[in-house]
Amino acid sequence: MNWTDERVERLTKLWAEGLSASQIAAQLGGVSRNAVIGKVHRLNLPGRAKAGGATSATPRPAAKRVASSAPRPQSNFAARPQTRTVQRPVGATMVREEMEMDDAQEVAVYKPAGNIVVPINRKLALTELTERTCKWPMGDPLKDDFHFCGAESPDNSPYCKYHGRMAYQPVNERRNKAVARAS
DNA sequence: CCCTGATTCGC
DNA sequence: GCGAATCAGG
Repeated sequence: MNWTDERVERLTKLWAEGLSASQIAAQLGGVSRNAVIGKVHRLNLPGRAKAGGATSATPRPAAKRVASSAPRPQSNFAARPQTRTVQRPVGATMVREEMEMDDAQEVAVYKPAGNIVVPINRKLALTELTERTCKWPMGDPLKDDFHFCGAESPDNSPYCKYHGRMAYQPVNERRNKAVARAS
């Protein structure tokens, strides 16, 4: 994944908006939060102000280098095999989806959901979303890379790690549970 | 433990 | 230039 002008632009914008490095990494996709932070520094973007106390320049620890036969995994997106796929005509449903997303954003809570572990952005397309997948839109709607977060609640909690109380559509929770019991 | 940003340095 | 590994801190 290379830093195209377009990606750098998005990075700069999101950083300015105050998103954390990991959030930005999730939005951009294909990069780690370390990559984002590294890029931020290389771009000489202003760092995060520290509240109150003069905290300041971390000394310099001198990181150890591991000899490295470098088993470095990457590919942060779990494979996209979507099990449940909801049948929704894309065209007409678009309006509905957007309304739901707006609703979700109104009550969005920008904080991690306690102990709840939610899989990271799976880059789902609209037709791959289910009642319990995060419908937070990502990317440029006019471009091919547009997708949705797609994080799925593993335990019926209505939170996405990065997008707060998202469009899990609690209305359908009962039905989902019923389906789960039946299978 | 979770997370955050900062830094170093092999690649 | 890139970013994993690491550190320091909340």
